[in-house]
Amino acid sequence: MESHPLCLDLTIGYPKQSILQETNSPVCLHEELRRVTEENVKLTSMLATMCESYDALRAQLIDMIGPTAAVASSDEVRSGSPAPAKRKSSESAGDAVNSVSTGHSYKKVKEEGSKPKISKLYSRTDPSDSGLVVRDGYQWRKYGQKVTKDNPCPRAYFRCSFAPLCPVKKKVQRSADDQCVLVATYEGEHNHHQPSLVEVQNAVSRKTAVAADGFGAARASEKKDGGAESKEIQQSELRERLVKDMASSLTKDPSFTAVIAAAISGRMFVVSTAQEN
DNA sequence: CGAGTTTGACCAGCGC
DNA sequence: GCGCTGGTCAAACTCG
Repeated sequence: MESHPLCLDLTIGYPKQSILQETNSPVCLHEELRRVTEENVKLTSMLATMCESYDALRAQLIDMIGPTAAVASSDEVRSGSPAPAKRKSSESAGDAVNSVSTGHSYKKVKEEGSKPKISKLYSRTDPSDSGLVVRDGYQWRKYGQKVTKDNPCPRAYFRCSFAPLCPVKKKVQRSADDQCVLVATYEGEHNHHQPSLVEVQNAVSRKTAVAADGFGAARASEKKDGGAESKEIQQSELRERLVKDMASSLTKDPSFTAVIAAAISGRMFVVSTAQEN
């Protein structure tokens, strides 16, 4: 498949001398503010373009896979089977709206009254790659695998293992139509922020965590030095906090994080992200 | 040795 | 009630 319009060009980013540049005088600050405003306008324009691309792609997808699946790919629904022709005949279009790929498994959740947020992520893989791994920035623990009726490829079940009480589950299965495509179905919402690469590595390896602690301790000792460097340190901390706040506000949006994950991998694309109240 | 994966068994919901 | 199916559990196993 060709590169997807949703895949952001992450090399665009900020100019090297932008927000992180040293600013000592009010004139410099004013200049900095002007530059950041300009960047903001540019980014807004890029976002608009990206949204247009998304709409165009979604329209194409709807054309390709027909009206039933088109419902499944809209933003208002939770999910649907990627192969609607294989759905049980007893399922109406309305049922499809409330079902995960095979329908009745969703009923228990419906009865409980709280509908978890469900989204799907389609990821293209190497034909030679037989694994069921979708890299999306979170850390998952596999707890089961099953061969389902409508697809000869096994379905793998994952739980989010980054936070102990995170309720999010993920099902990964190769598409019955195109076995190069992995379909990841996410159920629920993470009760924690999206882990950074470092955090994932820390969770995977205790050694990495120890190294990170050592780095933190080194920085703490640096703070104690004080003197002429204190102002620089304060500015550095201010910048750090600003970046963290920006990152935090962006990563709170699951759609955004999914798109970023797709962009990073360069091979994924979100087909539907369903938001339910 | 601890964490993650595999895989057969078990359970619950659904249709007949 | 029975069989089918998807989802989950848990013991055994693997790996670093």
